[in-house]
Amino acid sequence: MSKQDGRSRQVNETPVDDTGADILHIDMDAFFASVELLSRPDLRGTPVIVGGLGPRSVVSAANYEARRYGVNSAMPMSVALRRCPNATVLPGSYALYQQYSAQVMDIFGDFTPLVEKLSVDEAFLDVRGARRLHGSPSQIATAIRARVFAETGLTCSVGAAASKFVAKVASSRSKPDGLLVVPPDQTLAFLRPLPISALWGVGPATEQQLERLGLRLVGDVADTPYEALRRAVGEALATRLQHLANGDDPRSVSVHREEKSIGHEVTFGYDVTEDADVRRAMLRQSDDAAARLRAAGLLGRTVVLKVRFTDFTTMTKSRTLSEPTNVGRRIYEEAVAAWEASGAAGRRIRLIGVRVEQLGEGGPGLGLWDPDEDWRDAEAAVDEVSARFGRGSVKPAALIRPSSDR
DNA sequence: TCTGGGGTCCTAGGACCC
DNA sequence: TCTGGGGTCCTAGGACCC
Repeated sequence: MSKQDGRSRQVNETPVDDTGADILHIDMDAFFASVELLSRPDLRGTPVIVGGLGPRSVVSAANYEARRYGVNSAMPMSVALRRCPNATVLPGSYALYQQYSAQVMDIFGDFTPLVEKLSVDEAFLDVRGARRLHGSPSQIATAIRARVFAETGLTCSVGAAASKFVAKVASSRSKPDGLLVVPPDQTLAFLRPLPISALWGVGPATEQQLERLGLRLVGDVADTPYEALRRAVGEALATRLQHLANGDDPRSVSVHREEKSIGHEVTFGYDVTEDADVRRAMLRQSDDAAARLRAAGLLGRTVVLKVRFTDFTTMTKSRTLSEPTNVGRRIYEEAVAAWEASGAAGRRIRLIGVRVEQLGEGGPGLGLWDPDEDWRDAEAAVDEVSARFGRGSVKPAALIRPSSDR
């Protein structure tokens, strides 16, 4: 593994013709952990895990030293530490990750305006129009990797292919700190021997369904009659998988994506049975969602309450409003109504969440709304909770004064 | 071993309309 | 008297992705 040597590592063993491999997928390597190591060089070469320390925390990110012990993202921290007791656990600095994310996205933007940010640490680039200015896809990928490392000290991996899906698979197979080009005419040869779990949309459940049909490899899915596939996994997924397995992915790189929902959820450190605790969480989540709606100039029409019980079973209750809203108080009212209708009161609650869907343009928009509205929403709701459960049932922690930069 | 938080997309059933 | 089919909206639940 050539890490941090500042040189480009091309995974292809021989030079390849990258003509037509104009879609790049760029993925930062162990992003959160790598950012942490920038300020903790003393930890380089040792296992590092980013994640919470609470009883129900999970791993947000692990560097490659920790992964060697079988530590992976989304794994319960308790399991991770059993596997790798020597790991250093860091709490995570999410604002800092956002800063580095913006910095590398800016670098991508210097090579092409067609950048689709997929998440904080990965993006698709369409470099078809960049050839004259910046060279072939592999030259561009190499230049980007060098610049990202020079300017941030972080490494990334790049896949180059004729489509998004193949580029993404290629980047994952070049990790860490690599570049893999899949020439268009080698797409099928590249895809067919891969396990079905490499297909976008195949997780544990679908993998089982497909294995029941005797399918193990991407090539098997490509060769299976559509009807058999449809019966196993449903119409939409069958169609998508068959196309992907044949290297057929017409989705273009899209710079702008519309938000479809905004929400917040929390898993309590310990199960909660007190109604006031649940309402406090719903209140904060409603206000936070409303503030984000207003900041984005959006209104929402459906409020969804999510409740997870101690046994991990999960319930959702949704209510559609006659008039869309971006007011925390209004969202909270619906969440409470859903809560009261749910019959969940008194049970052991593990998680509570409030989400707003069916978003549309509207509302006062940025700059026109009164930031103190959050505060009034909160006060009114707290009064209501106090009236029902007695003064003092609402702890000051519920009263989060809205900050101007939300 | 015991499961985060941010999301997206799909399915299926029932209501309602034409 | 009994019954079609398509479209849209709403709700609940689940799979999946990072």
